[in-house]
Amino acid sequence: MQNSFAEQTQITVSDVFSLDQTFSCGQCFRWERLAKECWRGTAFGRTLTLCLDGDILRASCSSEEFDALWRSYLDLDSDYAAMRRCISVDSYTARCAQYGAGIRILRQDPWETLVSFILSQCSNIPRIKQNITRLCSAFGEKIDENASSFPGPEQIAVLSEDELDILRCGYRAPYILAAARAVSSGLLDLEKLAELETGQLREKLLSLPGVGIKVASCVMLFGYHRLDAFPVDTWMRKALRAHYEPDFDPKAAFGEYAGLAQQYLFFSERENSARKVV
DNA sequence: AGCCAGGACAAGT
DNA sequence: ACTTGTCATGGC
Repeated sequence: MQNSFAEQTQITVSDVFSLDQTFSCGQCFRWERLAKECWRGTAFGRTLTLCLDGDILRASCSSEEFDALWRSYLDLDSDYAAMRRCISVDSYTARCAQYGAGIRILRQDPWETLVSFILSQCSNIPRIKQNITRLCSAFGEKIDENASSFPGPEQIAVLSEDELDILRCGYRAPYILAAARAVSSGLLDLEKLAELETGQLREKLLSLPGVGIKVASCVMLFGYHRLDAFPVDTWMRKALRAHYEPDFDPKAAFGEYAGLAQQYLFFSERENSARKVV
């Protein structure tokens, strides 16, 4: 399969790394599993195939593109072993961190992250993926046979609510439109938000209709790489209820990498609800 | 078949 | 400050 790549780059990764864990831990919606540790996905208007064999990562792109785009996207240069030590403040978190040690917090595009998690509210991952696939194929730019780019705010801002009916995203459609119009009009500059301190960033995101504390936290964590953001959803409530005292304050306990702890707990909770492992 | 989902929001206590 | 009903759709 590797030989069919027009271009290919090979990287040796340090520390534990897993494409399966990274792409199936609920942070992203546009990657599909081709085989064990082999995934194809779309981001930044480009498609990429990644295969991991031991500590050798093969990517279907030039080394220039990999260094310019994907190395950062995959967050390959952060010291996750050190971060895991910081958040392993109790035996349960330590176990989850070890179990999900191959997870990386992707550095995703803020706009795509914002729209994706607006769509995520009161939904489930298969349907979120379906909504996003429809959004991209209807309004994005065609990249190849079976992939389209994620449509930018200006491409969505000109649409009517009726035109978004094909997404089948229900009451979330006006939220998507409002976000697109806020960004494309310049009212909200997503690039500038990256410079804001966490509290101000949160306020800006919360100012959008359809964005509450949970969605804002996901956008901060996955779109702005604010590793202290700690999204609490139904899965997290369940995990916290099962393993911690009612007054447990995760942000205080886990500190600056609370969001990473959240991903480990979320991943374990979801994996184990399907199949008892930890 | 029916419950509820990686919620948000307004309206009611 | 908490609780509740509602929103549109579909996965399981």
